[in-house]
Amino acid sequence: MNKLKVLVVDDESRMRKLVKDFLVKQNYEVLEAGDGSEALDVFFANQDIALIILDVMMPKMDGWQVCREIRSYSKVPIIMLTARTDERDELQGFQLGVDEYIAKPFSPKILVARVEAILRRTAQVAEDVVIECGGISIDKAAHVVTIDGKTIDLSFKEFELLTYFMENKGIALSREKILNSVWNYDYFGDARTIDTHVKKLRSKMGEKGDLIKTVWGMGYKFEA
Amino acid sequence: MNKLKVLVVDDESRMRKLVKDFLVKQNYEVLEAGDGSEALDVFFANQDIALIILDVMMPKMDGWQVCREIRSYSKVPIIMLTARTDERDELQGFQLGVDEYIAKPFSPKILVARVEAILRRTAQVAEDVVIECGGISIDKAAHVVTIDGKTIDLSFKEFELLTYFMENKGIALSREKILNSVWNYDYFGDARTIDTHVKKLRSKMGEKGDLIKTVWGMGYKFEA
DNA sequence: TCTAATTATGAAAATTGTGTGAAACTATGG
DNA sequence: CCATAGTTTCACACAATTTTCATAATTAGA
Repeated sequence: MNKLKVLVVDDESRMRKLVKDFLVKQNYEVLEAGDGSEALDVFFANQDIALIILDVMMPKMDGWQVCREIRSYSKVPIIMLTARTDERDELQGFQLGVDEYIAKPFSPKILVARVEAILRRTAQVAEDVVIECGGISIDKAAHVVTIDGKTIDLSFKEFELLTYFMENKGIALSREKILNSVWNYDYFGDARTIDTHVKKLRSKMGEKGDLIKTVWGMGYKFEA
Repeated sequence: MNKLKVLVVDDESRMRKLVKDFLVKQNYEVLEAGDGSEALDVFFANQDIALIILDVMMPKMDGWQVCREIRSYSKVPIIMLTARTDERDELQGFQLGVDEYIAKPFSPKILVARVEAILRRTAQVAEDVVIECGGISIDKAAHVVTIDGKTIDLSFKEFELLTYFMENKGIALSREKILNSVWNYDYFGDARTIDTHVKKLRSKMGEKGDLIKTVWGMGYKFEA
């Protein structure tokens, strides 16, 4: 199977790398560009880019300009990254044919979800909506968790956390890793916050709570 | 980010330069060797070569020979360059563990594309997640140690220590070396502390504890 | 065999990591 | 603005780990 290509345009290489890492993990091929003109070069050199993620704030040529240029040739889906929610910007974006709009800071999960959503709309992306393991099933689409056929009530973070655990079952996850995946990338809070969520998760999961194991001195692990 | 190192081996400097130019443009660091033995020298002098591009036709030691030599020590990806498509050659190549096979003359685009594809493929499987030796297996991802199929419970340091031993099996390790690798480099504690950990490790490992040998006046060694 | 050096061992002390509950803080919808 | 649910912080108790230390056992070499 051919991977879908995503072009990430941002002047900060750190941000590019961050986005890239998550997309690569989801099995996308990621191309990078550090500024507007480079983005155009890369885009026209590759005929099969499936989606573009574009930062608004860039020196030289800003995101809007790049978007305009590309739109005059192509209908490729474009996601805009902006520093904050600004209605005027958003309006301008949709007029230019921006498909989505993500405000920084965003959680990598959100980003990936949006990318998948758009690509599903335009192209075909296989999606595993349901994760099942050890009597626990997660319906990502419905945002519902079922244990032994019984629905349990989880908060947003609890849901995200359990999903992350189950998507990485059998793998010991450090607190840092968990923070970087389930929380926003710029979250610098207390890692102990994870403990609290794990506690609540375990208690809501009843017996099955034992499936979330503590890896002493390291973090946690889900194991059926 | 560090550039990935690619070693280009060809007796024709013109060809080396050609390949090098394209890879440098793609932000790789390129090392060169003009014949087989030089290639081996360069390879072993650099511990972090990410990929080797190897011409088959070379005087003295040909590409197959070089490939064999390197394969006996390393799984580094190898791309072979041959003068024409020759099925016999291709067969031999894959038996030797060649990752790709490019027929001359090739377009530089093809070359670069193959290089990227391979590095992307291997980068994801980069880390050896499971180490196995003498009935002991370490799953670094899950942070789990199994002896003869049975999981044993190790603390964080014990796990690190055993991993270090097994990654250096057959090598006598001084206490200083162990401290520098398993502990932080700025650890100034008692080197005797290692003894204690070795003791606990040995006892937790049961019979297999004997595999950690004492090297008198020096340190320890793992040997299966 | 004897000695000096080195390593093994067990137990106590020091350190570090985790579970937990409560309180503070945030966001959201009336 | 309040009420509510969700999220984060914090501190304390407790548990597990790591380190230290004194003593016993072993080794190498004279």
